[in-house]
Amino acid sequence: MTRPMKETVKQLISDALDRARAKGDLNLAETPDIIIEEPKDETLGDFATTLAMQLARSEKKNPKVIAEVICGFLKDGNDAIDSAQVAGPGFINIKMSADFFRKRLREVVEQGRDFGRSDVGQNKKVLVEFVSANPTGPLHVGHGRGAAVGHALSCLLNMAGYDVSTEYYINDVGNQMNMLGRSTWLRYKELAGHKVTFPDDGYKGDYIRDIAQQVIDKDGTRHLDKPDEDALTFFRQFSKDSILEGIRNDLKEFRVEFDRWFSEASLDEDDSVNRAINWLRDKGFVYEKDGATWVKISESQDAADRVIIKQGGERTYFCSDIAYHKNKVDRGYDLILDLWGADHHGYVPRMQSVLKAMGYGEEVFKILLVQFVALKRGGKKVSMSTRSGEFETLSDVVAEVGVDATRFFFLMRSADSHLDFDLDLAKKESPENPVYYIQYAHARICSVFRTAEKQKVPFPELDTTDLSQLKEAEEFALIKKILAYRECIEKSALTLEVHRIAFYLHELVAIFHSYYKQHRIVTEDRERTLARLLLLDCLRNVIASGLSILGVSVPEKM
RNA sequence: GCGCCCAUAGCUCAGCUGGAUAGAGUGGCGGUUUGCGGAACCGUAGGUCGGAGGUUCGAAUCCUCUUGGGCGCGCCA
Repeated sequence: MTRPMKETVKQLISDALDRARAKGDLNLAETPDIIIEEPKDETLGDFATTLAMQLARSEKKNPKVIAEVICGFLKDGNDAIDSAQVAGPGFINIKMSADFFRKRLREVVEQGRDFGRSDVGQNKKVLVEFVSANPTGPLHVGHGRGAAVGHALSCLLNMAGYDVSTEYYINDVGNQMNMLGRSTWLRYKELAGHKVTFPDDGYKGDYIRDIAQQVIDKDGTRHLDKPDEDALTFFRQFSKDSILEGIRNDLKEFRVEFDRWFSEASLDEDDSVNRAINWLRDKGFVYEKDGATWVKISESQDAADRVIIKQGGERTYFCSDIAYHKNKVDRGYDLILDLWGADHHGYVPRMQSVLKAMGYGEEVFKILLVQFVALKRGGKKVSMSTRSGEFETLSDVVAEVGVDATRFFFLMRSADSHLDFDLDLAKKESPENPVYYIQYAHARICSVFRTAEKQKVPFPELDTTDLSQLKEAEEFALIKKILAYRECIEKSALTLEVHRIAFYLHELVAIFHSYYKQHRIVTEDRERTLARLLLLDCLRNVIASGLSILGVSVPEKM
């Protein structure tokens, strides 16, 4: 695994600073943090640093003067750097040599499909919990966004050198399960010809009737003869299993799988809940008041203490959640990530407070909020209420738009910003659709290779390919962008922002399309053809790698 | 009432955690093909970064205030 490109540049500058200090041209009481960025205008150079401006105060010199000094030492006996120039108020623009890029490309070829893989994760154990929708109904598009983001994030972290596990937490305990069972039981009676009064807070969706029908198809009406208690137990279990099955299928269809499905009920079975409460009690976080049991967190981030055991002895949802997270902590993760729907943001401080008590501060326990999705059709927003709108479920949207487009649309925006999902646009198999733009590039490259094969051009091998055949400005632009992939992975992983990958791919592919239009790959010039093919093979690997992280398919033909 | 998120081109959004003349896509307008995939490429128009102060060499980015929108504040889950 090689170092990211900017690290190399940083080292070159650092060396230059050392030489400047040794010669007494700069004081440098402290070694500054060197930040490498890209110049606004590409023609200015490949990299830039504002170092001189940052040093101006401590050196008590004009930034321009400092920049000149650094430039002098930078160019000193160095074949990686072509030029280093001062611009504006004290920017240092650095142009790397053609050989520098060719050497780097060579390394990319050697790494093959592993290029981009990083070790910033230091093999840390990380748990990503996402979706975790209650098993009381089918997944809607909001869950779909969470699924896409969570899954892509785990792939990304894996790529960045983390040891990743994924988990879906099933809230299969409590009132909502009772209500679910009751709702199905009532629909069942209804289907059997009985008159029932359906409660206002029951689950009214059509899927409940479907489940009831399943029971009739399977067992007929024999459950009518059971005592209510027994019937409810049956319907509760059956409904939950049926809905969970549906959720699993929807997710599988959406190419999202989990390492573990964690049942809330299991926390009871192994006494985790009591142990978690006792643990908190030992730490002095628990007290009794008004016949209920409270957890004391008002002094940390949350505004008020919260009830964990109600007057009636029943536990709150929060209580189970504490136990669940205690369980996560006990499993020894270095990093715990929760992806929640944005509507739960009010719940964030109390969970953070508890985790903090368990020794997991904000650096190791992170809650990522995934904002809502607004579906649009014909320029108008589709209502997302449970009763209206045919396209509110994930599976309906996937059926209409396709997995690739759906996933890409969920991932092309930062997760914490509201998303307008334009169904008409996502459905188009045409230029306006950004998914195809990237996939098309991959298919196009594959097509070029097919052409090369037809013309008996051998697959380019590193030993037999002369990379100095790559001379065009567009080729260097492409190489530069390919080389930036590794940094993109690291940056995205560290900031937990998957949408950067989508943007990167779009930019990468744009350079390719432009290059392709201007320069022919397969020509009579065999040497040059091989060099260009090798470049395209690297590009193809990066596109495939990036799309795989996003969970978007990588077509060889379209 | 208190708290969180958002506001950038007609529309949808980026903006690398304070840097150079604020960028893409889409839509508008005008172009590009006897050659590897035109699902592509090139050009052009489009902006008081919601508003007002402040911090400094420098602010879309940080602080305060303000306006408009989304959401949350249960012994619900």
